Amino acid sequence: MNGTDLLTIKQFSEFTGMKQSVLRYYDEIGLFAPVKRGENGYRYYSPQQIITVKLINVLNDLQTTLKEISELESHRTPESILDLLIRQETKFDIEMRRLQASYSITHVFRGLIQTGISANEFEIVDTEADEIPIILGPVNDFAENHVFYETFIRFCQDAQSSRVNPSYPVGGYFETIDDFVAIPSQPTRFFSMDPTGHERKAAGRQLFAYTRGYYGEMGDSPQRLLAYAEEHDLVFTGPLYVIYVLDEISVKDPQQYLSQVSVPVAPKKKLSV
Amino acid sequence: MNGTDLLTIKQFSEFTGMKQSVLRYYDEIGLFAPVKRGENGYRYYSPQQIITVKLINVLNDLQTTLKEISELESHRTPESILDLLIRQETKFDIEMRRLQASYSITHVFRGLIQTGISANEFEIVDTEADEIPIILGPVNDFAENHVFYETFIRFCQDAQSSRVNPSYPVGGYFETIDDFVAIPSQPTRFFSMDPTGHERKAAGRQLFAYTRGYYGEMGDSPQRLLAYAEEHDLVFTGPLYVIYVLDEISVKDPQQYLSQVSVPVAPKKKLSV
DNA sequence: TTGCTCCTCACGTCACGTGAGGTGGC
DNA sequence: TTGCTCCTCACGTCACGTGAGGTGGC
Repeated sequence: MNGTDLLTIKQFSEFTGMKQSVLRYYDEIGLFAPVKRGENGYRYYSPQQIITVKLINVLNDLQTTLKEISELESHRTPESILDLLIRQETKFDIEMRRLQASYSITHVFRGLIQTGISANEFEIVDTEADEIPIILGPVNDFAENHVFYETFIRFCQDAQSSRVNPSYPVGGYFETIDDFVAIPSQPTRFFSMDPTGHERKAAGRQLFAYTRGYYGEMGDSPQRLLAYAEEHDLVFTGPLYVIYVLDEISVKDPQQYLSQVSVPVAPKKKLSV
Repeated sequence: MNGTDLLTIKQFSEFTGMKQSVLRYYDEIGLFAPVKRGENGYRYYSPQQIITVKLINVLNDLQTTLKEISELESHRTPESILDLLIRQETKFDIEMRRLQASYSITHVFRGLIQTGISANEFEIVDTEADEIPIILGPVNDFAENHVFYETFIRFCQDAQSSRVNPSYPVGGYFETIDDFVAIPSQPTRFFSMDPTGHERKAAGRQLFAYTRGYYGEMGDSPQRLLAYAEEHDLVFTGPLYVIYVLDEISVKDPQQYLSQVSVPVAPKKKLSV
């Protein structure tokens, strides 16, 4: 074993991809020291240490503090390290699930915004739509001046107690279009656009209407929907959904929020009698 | 909209799972402020903000600094947020792959240590073994006093240039058992226990021998293997692999490192002539 | 002498955590 | 009065990053 077998901090840094400052810091806190120090104080690392430090990186990845790692290293036994690795594997499992969930959250928001950007605000869109998984909240109680907010809070509370995370966009659900036309700001229920939900917004032919404005301001959407149905001999065949495709997430001015109303329709049957 | 529609910091903290100190900090740096302040300075949050702050958490997850998030929030447009979300999705992809890789690193180390803990040091184990994916390094050059270390370094360099990450345990490969018996500390090649490798340590009947001692110290393993084969009328049918099931990762005293030697065997054929 | 690498030491930073000391409504 | 929640302010901390100023081998 002579000098040429060992790596300078620069070489070691290049092999491992770790910054020199990190290596010096790990040395300083006693987590990971070079095998040798030159008379001039230079740090020299052995090639085997590449694998050791890589494992430290792996452990450091998941909420294991450097302190914990160095404590474990300082009185390590095969059993204690094995235990650590097994715990680490379950941490990876949990983290993968969490990432998956985060991914689907961004994905849902992305879908909404894309819809919002390409939406035609002034026309009714009449098209086939896919089904969407959702979670329906309880029936809202707007009696005694219970306002939007309070029922919304209750929805969130309910979602929490039922182990549903209220991270996904929330929309309004109206049992019938008549409920919507009557009071567009008071949905029968709220629903969460949670893709793991077991309920479904049904697929099929639907009318879509868009309106600019703050939460609950539906503009002339109700009238436009009714007018379109009348004009094209359509009847409404199911519940109506309101979602905000552009909201405070992506827009600063509340007047520019964009809501989407969708409701299933079918051709009106000629009277057979 | 009256006071009861809004949430105190405690309530908001419970809904979102975020600590009060974090909420105050986000307010302080201008990232995320409550919708209202009481005359006494109390913070009041609206229920909608639950979803906003959840999205901030999601963005914050992956190397997006709070500064970047607040800059983006302060002049957000649907297009810029959409762009951010799309970039975030690719970040998730990369992170998932990284996690998967980390998982498999811990898994390989875990397997080694488990083998090491339950290994019988004093007996030859004669059993069927599964195949193991590996990456073989180039043929080592021990001429001109090229020592273990230098060839090991070259293996790492080669691994890097061939886009293989040298994070997995490395072992020694001997073309024949004769090479091993001759100089047990000079493997023909090194190999990495990379589970994504396209080469294979073959499955089949194998002899396993274990030895305590520092890297390259093989003790009487060679003799024990030869004796066992002789005694049971076996011939060696393939290359020999040396791995350290217990090394500096899990053991402090180098004298307690545990190496595993494995080599395929078959019954000696009776001469048919 | 010039460039290159290495060193230590001190200070900065990012995203919080943790009291200390005080207010305000039931 | 007693708890309870809320506030600000100051300081600590974890895992580094960033110079400044100096050394040492070709």
